[in-house]
Amino acid sequence: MNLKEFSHRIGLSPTTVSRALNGYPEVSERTRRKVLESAERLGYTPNSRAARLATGRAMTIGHILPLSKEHEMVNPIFSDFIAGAGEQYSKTGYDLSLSVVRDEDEAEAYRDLATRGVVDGVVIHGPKIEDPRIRLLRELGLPFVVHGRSSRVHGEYNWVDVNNRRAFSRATEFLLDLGHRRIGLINGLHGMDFATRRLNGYCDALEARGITQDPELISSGEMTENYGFDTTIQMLDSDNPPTAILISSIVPAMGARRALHDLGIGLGDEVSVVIHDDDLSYFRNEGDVPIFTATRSSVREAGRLCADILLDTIRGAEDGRRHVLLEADLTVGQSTGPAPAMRHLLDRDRTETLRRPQTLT
Amino acid sequence: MNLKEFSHRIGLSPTTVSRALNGYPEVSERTRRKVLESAERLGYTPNSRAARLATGRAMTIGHILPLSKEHEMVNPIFSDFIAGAGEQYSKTGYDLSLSVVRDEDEAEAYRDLATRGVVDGVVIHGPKIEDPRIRLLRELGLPFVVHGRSSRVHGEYNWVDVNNRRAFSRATEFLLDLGHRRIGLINGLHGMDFATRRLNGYCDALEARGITQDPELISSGEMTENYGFDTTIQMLDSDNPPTAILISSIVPAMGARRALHDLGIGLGDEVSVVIHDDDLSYFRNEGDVPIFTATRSSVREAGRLCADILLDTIRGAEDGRRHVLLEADLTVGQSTGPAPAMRHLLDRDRTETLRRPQTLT
DNA sequence: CGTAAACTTGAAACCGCTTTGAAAGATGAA
DNA sequence: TTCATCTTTCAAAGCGGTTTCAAGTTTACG
Repeated sequence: MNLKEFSHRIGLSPTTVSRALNGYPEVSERTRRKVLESAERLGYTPNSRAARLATGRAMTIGHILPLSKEHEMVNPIFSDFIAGAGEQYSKTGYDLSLSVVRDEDEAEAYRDLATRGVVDGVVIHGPKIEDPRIRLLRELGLPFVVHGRSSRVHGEYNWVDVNNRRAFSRATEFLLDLGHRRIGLINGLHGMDFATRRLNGYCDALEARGITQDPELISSGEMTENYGFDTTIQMLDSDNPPTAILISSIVPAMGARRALHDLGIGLGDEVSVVIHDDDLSYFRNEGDVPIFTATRSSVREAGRLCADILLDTIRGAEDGRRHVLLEADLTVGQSTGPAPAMRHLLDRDRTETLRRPQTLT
Repeated sequence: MNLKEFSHRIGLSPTTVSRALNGYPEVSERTRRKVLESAERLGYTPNSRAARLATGRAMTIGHILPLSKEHEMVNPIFSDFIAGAGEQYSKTGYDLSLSVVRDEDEAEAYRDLATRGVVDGVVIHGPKIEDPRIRLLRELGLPFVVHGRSSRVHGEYNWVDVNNRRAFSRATEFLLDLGHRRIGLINGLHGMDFATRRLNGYCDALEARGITQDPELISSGEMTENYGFDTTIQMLDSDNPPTAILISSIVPAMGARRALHDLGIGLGDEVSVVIHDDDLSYFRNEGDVPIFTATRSSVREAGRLCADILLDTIRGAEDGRRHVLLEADLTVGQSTGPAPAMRHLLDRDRTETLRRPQTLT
């Protein structure tokens, strides 16, 4: 049933019905009640396609899910983020449009969404350093919010980010305080803004203690379980292996755990691990004492915040740009402990000679 | 720029332009080329909102992502499925609309999508036994495809499913052939159709060898890492623990691996594990010899197939219902081995007495 | 009671595209 | 050349809402 028929049936004009249904004040309470009740009874729901054309609003937020070229992989945090954002959209009557595109087609996809007018705003996922999407969206005049930030981009824009630098310097300090001196970093893909900030935090902390970073202890890659495994094996298999490792996500941490197990190295005693925990719903790092010592920040909450900010912007909230910086506090779990007195794990002879610098520092 | 202005500028009527752009045959090649070229040059793109109203087609497929009541969890296979389906949508010019709703609001959400006319069809995720959504969508007259199947639902409908029963009976047989007699099953949530079929397959195989199932060895739950951990501990901590475990997904398998490690039980020698592997992009069970012995079926491929079937249906493909049953073949990995001669893992005395029945069978 | 102000309601234009039905132009047979 | 046929193009009527502007009703108050 369409508006014309419905309004005719209940003896009112389309105008009045539309107003009643959309909560305009120019309609008396009595009439509104009558309309609402009749709509319910006769099963009338306005056609969104028509409403969208008439209002010029798409009532839809776009998310673009790029498939990484390398592994055609979907970011494992994506679904939790979407869950958070989606909740907010539902509450406010917005729909969520998801476009799955290959990495290289991403810019085109944004342009397309904008010109076709199917979204009122978009969320930028996984920003890189100096991310070109920000400029593009500004040009297109499409409201947006970034989940993360983009270094070296000038001007204000909406974003929600974790204080990655602080989190990782904090985690590194924690390990240093435990006596660790060789600390590995299993980080996200090179060029990703968050990975850079985490690296910076890690370097900050090392530098503050006068420790020079070792390229062999720093690795970047797509955060799969296998990546965590391979990198851990590789690091521990070196001449001068780390006694502690920082891992950017719980997914590669699963691989790291497997690697330690395979090598017969004790997690938390022989090698310590600190992860960044996005609080994924199917990977809760919990318990009386969590499995992993972790800097935690719920990516789902980030999704909620992004949605709120973007909707505010779209609905023409006052000022302009807004942003949120979430702090990720460190929770101590079972995966960390004092640095073994430089007992070398794979090559016991060699380590004896290494003990001295360790105790001296 | 809108159609009116664009067509005016290039000296043609809106009708002709629309036809040229939409590939109708009533327009000469020369004109079409001219239109396409001008559109490119002047940057004209038709407004989808208007096109959708005019054609009555939403050019959008709906997916509803329910948040489980228990843990407000997102199904970990969801993002890979979406990636597969989304690829197909992009290719055919369809959009994907994602609604995040609480479990209990799901029916309402389908109804809403249908009456508002924002989608041309929907995908049903995670069907339960006798799933009410199928009936609902039939009533609403909204085309749909089920990822999975629903037992005890009459009549034909579109679906794409894995042969879960066969996969799990096959996996169970494999373990039986290795001499295992006490085989645990860490399954999906009770009531889920796939979980039921897997249970049936498992029971079939046991029964065929005259082994009675033990309720203590069968568990159902939401497939989180922690669920896998807890259940494994619980099973192995019993008087009569299993020597092998079947696990419905790689996510709880991570937890099972952790449990085995914590208990100091060797995976593949002391306890064998077979998983069902959905081939998630961030959890590749690969290598020369895969980590886990597994029945594998790509959920991403299932997403592609679902999309294809649904789009065919929507575009009024001939006959009617279509379905695909995917076989999941068993790949032997490192996580399985011959049953230990009933060496009890936690209670060595007790097991000695158990050895006999084992060798007799 | 009369009139201004405040409420309610409605007619019609509009959103930007698709599509029907008709006309104009091109082609070809008679 | 004429008329029939085919091809190409167009004017106008939708699609189903929203919103402007005007008109009809009440209410308020002198």
